Amino acid sequence: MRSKDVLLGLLSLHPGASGYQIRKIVDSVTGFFFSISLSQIYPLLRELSEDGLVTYEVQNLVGKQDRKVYTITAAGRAHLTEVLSEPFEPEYSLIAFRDFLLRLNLMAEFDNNKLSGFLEEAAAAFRQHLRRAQEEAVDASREYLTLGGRDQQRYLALWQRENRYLTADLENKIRWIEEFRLDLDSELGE
Amino acid sequence: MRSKDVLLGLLSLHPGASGYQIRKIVDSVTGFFFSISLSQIYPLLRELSEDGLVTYEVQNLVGKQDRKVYTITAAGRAHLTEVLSEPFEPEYSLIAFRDFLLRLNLMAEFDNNKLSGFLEEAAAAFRQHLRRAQEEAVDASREYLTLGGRDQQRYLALWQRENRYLTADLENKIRWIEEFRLDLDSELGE
DNA sequence: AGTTCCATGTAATGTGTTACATGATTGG
DNA sequence: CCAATCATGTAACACATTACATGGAACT
Repeated sequence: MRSKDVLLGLLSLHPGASGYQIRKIVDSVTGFFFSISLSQIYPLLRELSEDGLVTYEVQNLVGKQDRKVYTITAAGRAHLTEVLSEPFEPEYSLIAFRDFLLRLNLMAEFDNNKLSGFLEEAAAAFRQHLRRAQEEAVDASREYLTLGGRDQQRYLALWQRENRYLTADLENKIRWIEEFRLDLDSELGE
Repeated sequence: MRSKDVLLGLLSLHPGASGYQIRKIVDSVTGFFFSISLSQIYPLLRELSEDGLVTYEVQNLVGKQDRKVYTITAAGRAHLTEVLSEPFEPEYSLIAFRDFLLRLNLMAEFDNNKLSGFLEEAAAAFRQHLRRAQEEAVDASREYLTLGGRDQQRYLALWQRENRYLTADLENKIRWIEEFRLDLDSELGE
């Protein structure tokens, strides 16, 4: 997900926020898996308004500098829905889960049905990652030894240990997603 | 860790590799937590040789295009050791663990003592992350409701569920690091 | 005959960080 | 009085991706 779309999503959840406020929200709420600096926020907000996805209003605060507060437009909402409805096809990477969490975070407005679909899609993607990690665990050991290199045994032992973590981690992720999916209706009312 | 230093580390583990071969190694071995494209590799290798950290030799292969094979120099080894010995101070972020895995992967040449020190340092860092995540779980719920915004309850439920995952995940990571540290001597001989 | 692999690189573009620039208000 | 917070923005730099460019060998 592009930062621009994330900002749009945050504005959808927090209408009437300024650039400065957006950063505060990011720092306190999504900071662990998504961060952005002010010098990136301001140009992106300008672009969003140029694209007609948001509008802004200048607030003249007494004794303070003017503040621009942004609101998502109908076009913005349509665009956001489109982006969040795109198929979730994460590349084979540790940070794929970061994208998943970020996207899920912005989907609060979606109904449980759509949320469930997204979770199912994500679980499928990570199951595929798991299969690949397991395959690589088998043949990369062989492969590595043929490539040669210093400290082969040590490196291989390290790599295998890391790989065992990564597969267990993927299993955890998949389990979490599936459990969340089952708990959706009881935890997120209606 | 900068990509340039990662390449240096990979050349240390795989002496006599070419740019193309480096990519193959990255794809098959570190791909899940570190990836790099060829158009980034070639300029970086040139820089490394300009810095005197690696040397290269041109191999004239019959019927094939020349191949440049790179070898780390003494200066390169010194630099690598320096970089890998720097204190591990990851920022509060989901991808901090990626940096940890990457660095650990390149430390195969270090002895168990140094490895153990690094693992301890990393565990401490992630324990700090865990404390912070737990604190935020408590007061971000409050804070969020004051910020206002649409679909508050839904968003909050989502956020809390994600936060529970993140803290459990950090606990897993810390446990894995500590277990690995205990198993070091039995698993990575001498 | 066409695609993939080997092998090297440059150019253009996109994205993100750090530094710079300004200025009032609030709290210690 | 000094630091932090609020508030907006630009400029320079660093880093990464995608597209472009070339060409032989091997496989299908």
